[in-house]
Amino acid sequence: MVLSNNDGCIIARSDEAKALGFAMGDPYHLTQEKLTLHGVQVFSSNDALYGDMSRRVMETLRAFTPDVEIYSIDEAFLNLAGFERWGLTDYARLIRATVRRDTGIPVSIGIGPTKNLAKIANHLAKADPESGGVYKLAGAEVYEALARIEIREVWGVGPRWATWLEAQGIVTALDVKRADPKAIRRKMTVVGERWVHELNGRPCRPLELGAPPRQGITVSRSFGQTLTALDPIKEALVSFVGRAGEKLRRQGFMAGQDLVFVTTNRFSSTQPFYANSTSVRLQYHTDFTPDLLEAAAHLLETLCRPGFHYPTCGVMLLELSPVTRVQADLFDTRDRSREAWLMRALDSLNTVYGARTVRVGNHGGKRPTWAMRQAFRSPRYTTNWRELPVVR
DNA sequence: TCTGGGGTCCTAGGACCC
DNA sequence: TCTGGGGTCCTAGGACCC
Repeated sequence: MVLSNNDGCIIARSDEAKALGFAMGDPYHLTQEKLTLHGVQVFSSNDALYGDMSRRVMETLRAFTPDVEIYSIDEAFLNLAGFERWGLTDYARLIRATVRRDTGIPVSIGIGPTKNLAKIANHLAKADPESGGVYKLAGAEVYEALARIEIREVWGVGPRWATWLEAQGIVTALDVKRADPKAIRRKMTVVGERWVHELNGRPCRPLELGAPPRQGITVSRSFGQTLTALDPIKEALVSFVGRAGEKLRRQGFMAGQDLVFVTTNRFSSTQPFYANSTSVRLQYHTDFTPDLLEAAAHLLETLCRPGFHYPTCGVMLLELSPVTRVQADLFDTRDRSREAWLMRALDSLNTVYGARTVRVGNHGGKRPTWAMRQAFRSPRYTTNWRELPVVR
């Protein structure tokens, strides 16, 4: 099984772990006895490795059609219109075998006329060992297949809507297909209406080629231990803002708004839950870390109430604007080009010599008090020279 | 009995995704 | 002692514009 950041929750399970009854989101610290009993292997999350392997898989997919939408770290939608003469199922098997050969990653592929139907087909491909990892949803089979799918398993329906739908007698995906779109819309808005249409083979979710412009960049972490004093929290925030600035520049944006949030432990029985955020509109759009930092540090001071214990804080950069489209300010007297050079130097050094070699801020080299727990991390095989796999 | 018609922007809250 | 982190979309209501 794989744990969330800070070794908090269970977020991924092998089939064997699922069979033993471990659930998505179970707190790790409450399951330890059972883990030991069954000899379950546990890994801390390893974003560097997963992100790099994801990139390799996506690149492999692009060789098969130009129309690839990267939907998440482990999912993509491919437009296979025009490939029918190859036989879509055969073509999908070729894609699957190639991804396996070139990256070592096993994937399953669902084929359907809409995204929602393709997701269901994929679900069936995973569930049915006979399918060989590929399932095409077509013809009269659709009815039988949809009748086997409970709405709780369907993409786009969370626990709230599922409970409501079940109360209406809508229990399977087939019930949804037959439901009145307008009636669904009254409860589930246009999102639900589109869902009904999609299950009927009428596409409402176009393929998103080219990433849509980002709305915001967030960096937040739970600390390895609960913090009370302002200084170590600020130290953590300095580091988060530094990371947020890197993301911002890498993606070619400047931010117009800086938001900081803190929360206390919402599961605590000994102290009240306190969560708050505050934001400030920056004088100029900027990607200059010291500016982002100054604003964030000031915001933090107004947020943290004394006496509370904080396990989490974070920063969000909002009102993103592409660097090339930022409006200059007539009364801005600072030399922005020198600041840009400084950030470029910082980012290059960190690229060449490793993340956080050069940092803005004043925290030392020692392992900080807020460092994330990651007790069982696998090696970063493909992104760190010191952790390369050894063949012999 | 009767008070226009066409918009935008912002925020909070609620739902969802992996 | 310990319960993740990163996102998106939609709606209603209130305020404003000419």
